[in-house]
Amino acid sequence: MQIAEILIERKALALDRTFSYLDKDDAIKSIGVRVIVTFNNAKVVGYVTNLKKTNLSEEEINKNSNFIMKNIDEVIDVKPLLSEELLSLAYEIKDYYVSPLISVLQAMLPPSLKPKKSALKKPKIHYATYVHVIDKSEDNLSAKQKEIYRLIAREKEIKMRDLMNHLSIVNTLIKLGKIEKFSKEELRLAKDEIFSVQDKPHLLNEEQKLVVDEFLNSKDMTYLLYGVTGSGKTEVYLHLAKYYLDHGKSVLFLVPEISLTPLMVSYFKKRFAKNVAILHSDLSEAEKYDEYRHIASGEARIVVGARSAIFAPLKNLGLIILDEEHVESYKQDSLPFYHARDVAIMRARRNGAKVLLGSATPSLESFARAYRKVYHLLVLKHRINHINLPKTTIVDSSDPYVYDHKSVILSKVLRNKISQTLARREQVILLLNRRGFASRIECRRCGHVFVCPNCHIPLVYHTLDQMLKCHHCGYVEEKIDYCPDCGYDHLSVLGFGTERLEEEVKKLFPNVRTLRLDKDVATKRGNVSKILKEFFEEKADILIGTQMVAKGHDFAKVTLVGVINADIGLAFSSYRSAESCFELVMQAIGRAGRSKLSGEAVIQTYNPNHYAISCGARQDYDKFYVQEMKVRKVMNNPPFYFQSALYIEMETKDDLYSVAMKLKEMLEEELDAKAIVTFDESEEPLFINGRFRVSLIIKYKDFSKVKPTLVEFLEKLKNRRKVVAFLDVDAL
DNA sequence: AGCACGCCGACT
DNA sequence: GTCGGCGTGCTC
Repeated sequence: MQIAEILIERKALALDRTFSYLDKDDAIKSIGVRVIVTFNNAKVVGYVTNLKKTNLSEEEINKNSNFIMKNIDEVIDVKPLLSEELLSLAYEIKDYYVSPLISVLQAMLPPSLKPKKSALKKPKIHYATYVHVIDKSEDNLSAKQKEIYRLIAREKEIKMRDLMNHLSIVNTLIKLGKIEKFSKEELRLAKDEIFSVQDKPHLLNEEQKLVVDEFLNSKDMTYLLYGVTGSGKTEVYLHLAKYYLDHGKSVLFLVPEISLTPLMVSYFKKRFAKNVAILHSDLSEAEKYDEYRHIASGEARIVVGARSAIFAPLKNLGLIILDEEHVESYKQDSLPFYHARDVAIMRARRNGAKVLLGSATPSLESFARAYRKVYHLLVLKHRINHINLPKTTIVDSSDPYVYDHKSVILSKVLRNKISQTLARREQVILLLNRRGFASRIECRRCGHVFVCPNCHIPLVYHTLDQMLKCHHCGYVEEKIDYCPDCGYDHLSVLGFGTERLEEEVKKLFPNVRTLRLDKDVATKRGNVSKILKEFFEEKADILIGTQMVAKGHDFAKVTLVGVINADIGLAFSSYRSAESCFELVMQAIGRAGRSKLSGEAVIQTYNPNHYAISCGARQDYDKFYVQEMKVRKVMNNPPFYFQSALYIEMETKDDLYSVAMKLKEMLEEELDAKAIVTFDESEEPLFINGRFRVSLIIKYKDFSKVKPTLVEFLEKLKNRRKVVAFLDVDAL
């Protein structure tokens, strides 16, 4: 008999401890496996963290404790789910992010292996039937039979599926006892759209060579590769990956949104073939499961994936690359709120590996760290082959003369340039960072605006399904043609999104072939890479989309990029709004003129003089950095202060503000000037998973000084009803 | 996080 | 006299 310490699947801080269960007949073979247990009258999945053998009887055990220990119901796994390295990493993450351990374990594992009830309908291991030789003698075989027999002998084993043309001969050979069938596990590995990319390594130019050498010859752990758009960061990554693989190490390569970079995947697949495993959200659960086993088995030694791939079970990790290091999606926006960059550094430290962060627009936090030599800075200043950066025109949208009666969306300048580009048979990307058709619908008589009942922000009209949608919480309602307040049947359709832009482009350029790429068309699996591939193969002239079109693509024929509303991000109240706006403009412009053809960009904006726009248009990161750092300094924002958020959630918003206010005061008192706590009462609460959320922002210089107070504070709140509080360490 | 129990108001 | 709302205790 043994006693198992078990973590319960519920991710609440109140349950962030183990519960003891009996394993009467020693069914659990090892820690790190999942079990089903009865917990407070419910069947739940648990994760075994500890096992101890005992000679005591059940009665004796129960006599010695103040509760009746239950027996486990079922054991799910045979082998532990996590390696020792990943398990100890889980404890480090739990500790740093003040999160329930079970939430970390759930974040680390692919859907079908997660320790939670909903994961149990896991995909089965897939078996294929093979044949192999069992009788070494070829006696009594006809020539035809010998031919097949020798083929099988030569190949050692062949899939039955591949022998279908010779089925009767194979069956005869089986009957004769020469060969036999057997089953073998088969991986359903993802088949991506493979782009026709060159598979031979390019020669590195001088600058790239220097960067590679400096990386390999330095002793530092974390590096920031700051390379302008089109400077050939990818080739540097590929060279370094090869170097590490050749030296017996494995490589982890993270990209923000892998479905947006099928081209990158193609490069890696072509160059490293079966050594590559791909992990991302667009895979089916069966595919994820198989890719995961492919990595765990040690066959795949290089993993390309999005945020959660940072937990890929690679052994002998030598190099972790984070491409587009600045992108916010590296931060998980739910428990345990980890940032892949920081987890990468934790993992590298455990493995003696190196981390390479790459970006054309590094986050200010990372650049500041590089500046202070916390990260080792590497620079690529020039575009490959010294192609010029695109010539950029800023259009002031507040000037009525830039538009005419033909369009209120596309300025005259942009329209002319589109015509010229199309005439040269080159391609155009248009970026409009808002989905849907119209951004609000308003009654012409009483001014009623259709808003989300939860979030109180205007609902966006989508023509595709004739629905009004909240882009915040996902609420939808059917579009009606009259005002629900006054009954008037003339409604104004105001503002515009990508759907409307596409319609307008088709109207203005009747024969043009357009493609649209935004979250709405990306819902179908595989759609994104299909659209990108079509555009890559020049089956369309204009690609219209949200920020998705600005992310690291490399289309040789694109020579014009238009940003329709560059300032949309500036309105957000995040401390990163200027930075996001700058990044968007920089990255968008960087899509133009990446080959021999020179590029151009048009930026339409209501804030032509804002430094985020003007620096972005001039591709001047350094100037932006200096300006923005001044703002961050006076606002006490990162990187001058660290900040975390304490989220406070309630089911109704009635006394949410007063509760938040009270908690703010309590927290302030307990922190005793070790941190600044702010609460923005003008902010509308967010509606997330059926609860309303506000956040207290906590700014501090030294996390280790404030963390004990925060942990204690959460401890006090964890058994409160009605109010749910949790911490987002290093909140963005 | 979520089950069960217990207390109160509203109904047949 | 009973159904069912939600506040509270507690989970091996």
